[in-house]
Amino acid sequence: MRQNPERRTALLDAAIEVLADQGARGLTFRAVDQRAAVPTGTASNYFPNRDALLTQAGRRVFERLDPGPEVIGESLALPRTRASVDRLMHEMVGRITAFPSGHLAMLELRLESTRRPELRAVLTEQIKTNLQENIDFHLDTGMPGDADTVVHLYLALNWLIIERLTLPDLFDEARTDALITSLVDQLVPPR
Amino acid sequence: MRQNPERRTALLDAAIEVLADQGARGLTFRAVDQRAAVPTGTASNYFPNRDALLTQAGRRVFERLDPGPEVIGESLALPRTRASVDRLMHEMVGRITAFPSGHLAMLELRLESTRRPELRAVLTEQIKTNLQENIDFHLDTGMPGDADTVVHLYLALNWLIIERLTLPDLFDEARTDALITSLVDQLVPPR
DNA sequence: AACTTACCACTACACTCGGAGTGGTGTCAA
DNA sequence: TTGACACCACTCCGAGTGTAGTGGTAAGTT
Repeated sequence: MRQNPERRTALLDAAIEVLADQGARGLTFRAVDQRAAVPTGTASNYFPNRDALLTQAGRRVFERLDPGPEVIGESLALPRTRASVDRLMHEMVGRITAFPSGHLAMLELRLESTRRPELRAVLTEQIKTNLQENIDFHLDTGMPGDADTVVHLYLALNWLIIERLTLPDLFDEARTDALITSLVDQLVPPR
Repeated sequence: MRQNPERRTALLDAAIEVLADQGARGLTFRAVDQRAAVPTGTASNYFPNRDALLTQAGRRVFERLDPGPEVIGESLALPRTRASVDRLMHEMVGRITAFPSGHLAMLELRLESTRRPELRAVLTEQIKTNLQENIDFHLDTGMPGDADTVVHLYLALNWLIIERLTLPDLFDEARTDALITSLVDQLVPPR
């Protein structure tokens, strides 16, 4: 078992790309090696089996999807209004669609977790935490709306992102933006 | 190319099951044969290649997800109130989660369509039509809310279903029901 | 009633490909 | 010198494809 951490994360990032464009079944050691431009057999040396590769890739996606401190900072500077929420939601959707392989890989992992209880446990845990953090952030900063508001936004926006990533011709970009705004209008109280 | 229609749809239904539990990459002629409990090679005789199998499976999912006339009939009998919408949405989510392989297969197909333009075209078309039908139905029957309302519900409920199907421990059944109701309350005007 | 035709279920097989796993060699640094 | 790692090579195996071939059956034909 090799330990070089940069190489390890490089392999995980490659795994995410592979997940996104070949699907969970396409995630093989070979494919990861190739994607990471690393000699055949390397991934074998870093991960004992596919399961480990899968779950570690799952964690890695979350690391990369995490908004940086600068985004947090900006949010704190905004007034506590619905307009700010609107802006934050646009920012979030933009950030996620800018890293499509991350979200697509997540979806693949979700589907794969249907068959792998261990993976499901990891994902459930991560997403539960993530959602709770969002709720806490929202409430702590005093943005308008309650915990349910955040969950409602989470639900609708996630599917909107899926729609954009998988069937881009259904809603074009302008429509997507309009939908985000109208959703926020409906779901978030004015102040 | 064989033509027996019952056998053909039996194969397609088997394909849906395979999609749901092995993923798009797992959809092979062999797997379909096995699932349909039919001799090896049969699927090969009915579909020229995987692409055809995939797109026809996509159409088949829609056929099976279509609410029967009795559901339509019941809807028409309801008063035009938010409470009725609430009831309809519960019914819909229930109907879809009762056929999990259908929805999971759809998701797999969506992901697969990332790599297959032809499949993407088919899905986009189907879903666009489906959504439009829902909007028309909603408006024609005079239920409260406009076209955007329907789209909003579509977005949020779809993700809620995904959540139920892939990570059932995140929101339990009671929470899911509560979320449907609170979403309807937010998104649909009172009358 | 015998014959022909056409379709289909089912079987078998040859061939390819991709992947797993592992042992071995080279290289660099402590 | 030793240990950790990069890199390479080789073998084994299973899964999948496509298709040719066999047998059965039902419907039409004379």
